[in-house]
Amino acid sequence: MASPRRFWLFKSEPNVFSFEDLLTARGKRTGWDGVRNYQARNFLRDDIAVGDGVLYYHSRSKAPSIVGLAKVTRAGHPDPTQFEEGSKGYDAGSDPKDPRWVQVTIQGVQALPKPLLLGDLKQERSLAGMALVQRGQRLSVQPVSVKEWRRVLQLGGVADDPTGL
DNA sequence: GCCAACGTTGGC
DNA sequence: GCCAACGTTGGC
Repeated sequence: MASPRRFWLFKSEPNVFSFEDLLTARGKRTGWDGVRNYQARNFLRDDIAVGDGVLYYHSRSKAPSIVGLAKVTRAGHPDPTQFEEGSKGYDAGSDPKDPRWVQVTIQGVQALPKPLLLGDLKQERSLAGMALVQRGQRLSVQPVSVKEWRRVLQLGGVADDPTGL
């Protein structure tokens, strides 16, 4: 029996890689590279599985918001940018035989009919426990509970979970 | 652009 | 192992 699906929130700066960029990428897929935080790395390496659902969040924008849905199509594997000298993600201390940084592959599914602004999410009593709305949190890969996932889809105008199979 | 919050680094 | 200094995140 397969393990139950899990749910996540991934942050991206839209001027770097937006949800629109994901939907127009080849196969609507991308390697989620560049994560250089150990806690986030551990989620990518140990917990995120094929089929998991992803809330796509735009950070550092004029309108910080959850804008779309994606799903995981490949589990954790080495982030190639850690070995690319001159790239922003280059890490001279990472051993190719035992890579320090991990990425997953995600595929865009659909934009939210009603994007959810951070400010509005903070007003939602039902989402008060969500990591995203906690003060001072800055983790770029966050776990999302099934209740939070369902509520976000409901608020975002998504009738049926299109990432489910 | 400011700055609070947080993670990492490195001297001791 | 402590903790000050520094770098980064990300809302505002």
